[in-house]
Amino acid sequence: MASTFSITTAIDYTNSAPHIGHAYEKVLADVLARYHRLKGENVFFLTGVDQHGQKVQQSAAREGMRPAEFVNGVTQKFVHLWEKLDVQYDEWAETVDPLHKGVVQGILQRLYDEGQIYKDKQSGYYSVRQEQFLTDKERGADGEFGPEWGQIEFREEENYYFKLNQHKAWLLAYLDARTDAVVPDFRQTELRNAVEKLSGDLCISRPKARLDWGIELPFDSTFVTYVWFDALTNYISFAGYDSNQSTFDDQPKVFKKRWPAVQVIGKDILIPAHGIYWLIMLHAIGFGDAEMPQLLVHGWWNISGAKMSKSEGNVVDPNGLADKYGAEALRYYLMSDIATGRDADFNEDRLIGRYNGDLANSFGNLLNRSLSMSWKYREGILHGGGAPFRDTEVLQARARQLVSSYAEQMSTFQVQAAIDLVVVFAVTFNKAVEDYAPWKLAKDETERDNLSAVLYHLAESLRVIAIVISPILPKAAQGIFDQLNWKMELSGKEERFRLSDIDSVRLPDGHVVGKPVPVFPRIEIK
RNA sequence: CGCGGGGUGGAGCAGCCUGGUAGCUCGUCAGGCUCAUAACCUGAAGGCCGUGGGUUCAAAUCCCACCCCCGCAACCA
Repeated sequence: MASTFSITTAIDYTNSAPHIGHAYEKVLADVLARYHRLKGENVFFLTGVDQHGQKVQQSAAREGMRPAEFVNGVTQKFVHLWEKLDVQYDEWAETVDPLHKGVVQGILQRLYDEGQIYKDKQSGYYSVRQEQFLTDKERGADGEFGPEWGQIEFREEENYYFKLNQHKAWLLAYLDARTDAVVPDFRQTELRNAVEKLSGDLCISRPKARLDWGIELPFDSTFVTYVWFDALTNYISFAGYDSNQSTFDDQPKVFKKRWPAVQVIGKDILIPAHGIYWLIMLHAIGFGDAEMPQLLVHGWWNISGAKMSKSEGNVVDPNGLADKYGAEALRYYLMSDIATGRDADFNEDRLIGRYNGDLANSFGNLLNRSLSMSWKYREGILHGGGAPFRDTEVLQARARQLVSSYAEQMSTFQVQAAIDLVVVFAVTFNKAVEDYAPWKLAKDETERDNLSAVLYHLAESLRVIAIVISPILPKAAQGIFDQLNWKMELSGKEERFRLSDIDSVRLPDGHVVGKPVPVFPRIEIK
């Protein structure tokens, strides 16, 4: 069992620039990774890019570039976006990496030696334009191949195949035994149904004459391996997997710590890629059921109810949004306005509404009014050790309650639900301000201790909010801590936040808070 | 045909697995407060939880049937 919380994302294809969906997936993984760091766990977060293949080769040719050169350019776009969005990964996967190639070839050689890979001849109708063999699925209602396939010719081609089908029974048994192999559960049902229908083996090669931008088969240099063994393998090759060791137990310690992982993927690549091919590949190279990754399948951001697609020209650019509203606003929207596993509609007005309503009005205003009153009535000094306050226990219990519910939601990947809890927490403290009415207490000298206590608990609520919101809004959380003037020695560092501190490390008596400055200035709609 | 998802007050959603006063955000209307980022708080209006059956003392929640919407070629999370 992994002693590290390990999380991966799909690696993005370096054929075109990142869109909002890429950003969503990486931010989701980043938030989950940060949450586990917040709990004090070791975390290994792997993401990266898939750089080989036909489309890249074609796009590069179109631009008059070498594939390696072309791929570098697009890769940089992804790297810069993750930097901009504060996606903090521990390892970066690039499939052109020689280390990765070595692992891929090691695995292929081993499976070949074990007789799990064989050569066969395929013949059938081939689309020259799409550069692929066509099956009956591609036939239209009239039984003919449509014009979208261009010129069709009959072709014979030799390729290598992986004996996928012989592992079908195992996969079914595995899915039956482990109910949370795939999250959400309806995706597991979908996968189970698809596995039932599985037949045939998996073509894993392309002749170099057709495709040479890939990893050469170790046992036949006239072929490269097709996407499956190339791309999927990144999850282990960049986590320290050693293809020379045939059992999981013999793997390097570092790898065993990092595996199995939670693998965040989109709903489009569950079937067949991850749910079938990947799990079977792992099984075939000796991973046991307990070493199977958990697949976390997220939904899509649609545009006005329609699927986002390049051909529709309705692709949303995360870079522009981050520039316009800030990375934190974008992260917050992507995490708060979609239920993990479901689809949602992307809407810029909702982004603004979420930001203004939750961040500016609830969190921001609470911070601002609390600090403002501390300065106005107590010269910024907190009094935590004064006379007993009647509601201390109640207010502190709220924070404990928040953390336990929050942890429950985060551990089941329900980031949106966790965020809602934090918002509700802020709302209850905004209500508390009204109930205690510090401005009234300030006018009554006999309420002196009570006013001090109220101001103290308000500052405390903000400390709590900063901690729990830090996985989603790392920068803003730092901003709140800075304004509370809290733990300056760790300023800017993630270790500044610990979930366990919530009920144990409180703001000390006599602590002086900072001056209030809006952390979330409202977005004014022009 | 088949495989999934969805149908909950004006909008967007949660709840459904583990039946028991229908909840959240936004919006609307009325009021309050003044510490605060024209922010905050209170109250109200508004839903026969797609339709029809069934199980049950009790169903948004379980079962059956039906209707409507979306996805399942490619780009692609």
